[in-house]
Amino acid sequence: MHKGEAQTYIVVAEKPSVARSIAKLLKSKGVDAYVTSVRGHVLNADFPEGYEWNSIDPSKLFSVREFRSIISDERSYKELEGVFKKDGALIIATDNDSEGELIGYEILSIYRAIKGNQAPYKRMRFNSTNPGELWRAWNNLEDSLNMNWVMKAMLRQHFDLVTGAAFTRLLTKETRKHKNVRLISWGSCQSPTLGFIVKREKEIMSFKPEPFWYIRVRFRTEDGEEFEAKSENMKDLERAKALWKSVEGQKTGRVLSYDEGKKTIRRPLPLDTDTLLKDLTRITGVSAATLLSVAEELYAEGYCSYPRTETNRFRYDFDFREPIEALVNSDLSKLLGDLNKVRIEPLNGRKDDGAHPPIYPIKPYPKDGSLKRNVWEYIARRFAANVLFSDAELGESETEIRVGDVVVRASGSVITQEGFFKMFEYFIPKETPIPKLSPGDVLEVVKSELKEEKTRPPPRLTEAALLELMEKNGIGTDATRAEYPKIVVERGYAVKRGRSFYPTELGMRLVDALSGVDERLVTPDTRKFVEDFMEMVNRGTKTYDECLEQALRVYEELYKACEANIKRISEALAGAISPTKYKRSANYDFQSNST
DNA sequence: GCAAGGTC
Repeated sequence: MHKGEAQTYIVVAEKPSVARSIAKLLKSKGVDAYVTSVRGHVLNADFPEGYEWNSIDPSKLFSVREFRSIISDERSYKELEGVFKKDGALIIATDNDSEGELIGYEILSIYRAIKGNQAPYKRMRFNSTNPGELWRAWNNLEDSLNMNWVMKAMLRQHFDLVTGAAFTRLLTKETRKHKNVRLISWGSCQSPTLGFIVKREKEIMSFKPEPFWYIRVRFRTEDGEEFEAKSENMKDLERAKALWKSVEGQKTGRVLSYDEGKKTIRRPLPLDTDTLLKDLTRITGVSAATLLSVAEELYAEGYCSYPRTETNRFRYDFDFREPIEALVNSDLSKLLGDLNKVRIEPLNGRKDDGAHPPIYPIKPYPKDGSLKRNVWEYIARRFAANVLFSDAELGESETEIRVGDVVVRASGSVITQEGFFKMFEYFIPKETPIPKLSPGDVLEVVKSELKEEKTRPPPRLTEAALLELMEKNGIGTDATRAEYPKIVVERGYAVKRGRSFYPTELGMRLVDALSGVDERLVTPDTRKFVEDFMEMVNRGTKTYDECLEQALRVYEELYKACEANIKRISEALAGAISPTKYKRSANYDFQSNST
């Protein structure tokens, strides 16, 4: 084909980076196509006219079955309109997951509004952006979108919108009758996130510390090495005292057993988003939401690969040259050793989201002490540790020693093979050496004592712990999960002090009120509930219409139960609101530690 | 102004 002539294909990807990969591939194969992309969703669902905040009672939202499409990304929409005025058949090249399918459907609807309802299109379905995979997909274009996937994602969209808006409007409007408040919200992800924080706080509040006792002995070997050993914990003070009597004043102990073993610590797996956020929030103390946006900047500027991925394995055809070169050209290169002697052998995990590879470095980021550098360095070190380093090894030892009538135990652990810790210097286990002993050895007692301690409540949730809970309970996705801890802080339901989350009075009362109506409103059950329906739509065992109907009927009942108690609930919520609290916006990452 | 999901 010649320049200026009509082009045959218009390929639309989900994001610019994928469009670039496809364009490069097609060009190399001599295929003439116009390749462009949107940036995620272009359209969003909203209620039809007449269902605005002040137009109707929120309960009416449960009977909405026809939703309005609104443009959520004006720029992408306009670009598509322009592109679709050209000649050429549409190829939908969005990600291979149900949200990608829905985005594809949005693209198709814009296309057909311009080209007519019968305008031809194809679906290009690929599981990675490697040239080989893209070429395979290009030669196996599918005739249509997977409508089960589209409807599955749409069910999620509509259920979350109706329930979220209904409860949020009810709670906000009713509380405003007592106090001026910006927003009191409920949602299938944010509410269980807050639920986790409140649940932990209640465990701490109701925790009754119980005393326990143990005997601690400090020994010295013939070589003059000292170490400590402890008896089991005892809840019974009388028993502890009796045993202590047999130990008190003893000058020696006798070694009953001494065993050594080895423990392998596997090198880290290829990096997915959840792991990146959990680890970095522990390393830096910065919020997951901020960290993800920093990772996105690194990606946008070409320092690392796409940072939103659930994949923790490298495909067989992954090209390791680029990331390794990034390492070689960086200040980390001195840790690499002689690369000619190193095997390229990643330790793979089992997850593959079918759209993106694990996160890896692409080019060096300068050592400037910034947060961005910390994030890049973590990505780079993790990649190197996974691909170029060996497992580490701990030497572990255990001994039992008799003193009087008591057996005390000590265990030691030392790093015997540094392995990947040379590169990945995070979370290195503490070494607790104990001397080498033999059964029958007699040890000098340097000091012995009967100690009292109290059981301690569980700690408050850190962001890493919260993300872990969300992940385990199916709250949010890898791309959205970081948002919810941020939301519960911004809405005034919780505060982050140091690295821990504390519910506010409002947060506590909100969870109390909702769980008083039904536990499902503050547990992961809502998410599970809607996802079971989504799965039915996916499999085709039930239609979208049936599922939306049934799911909303259940939540309409919960809404009514909430409404029946709304006077008491709204008074309780209003009672927790002090006007000043809402003036300052909670700055998530720079909370003072001193309140 | 509401949710959660994409992505910038």
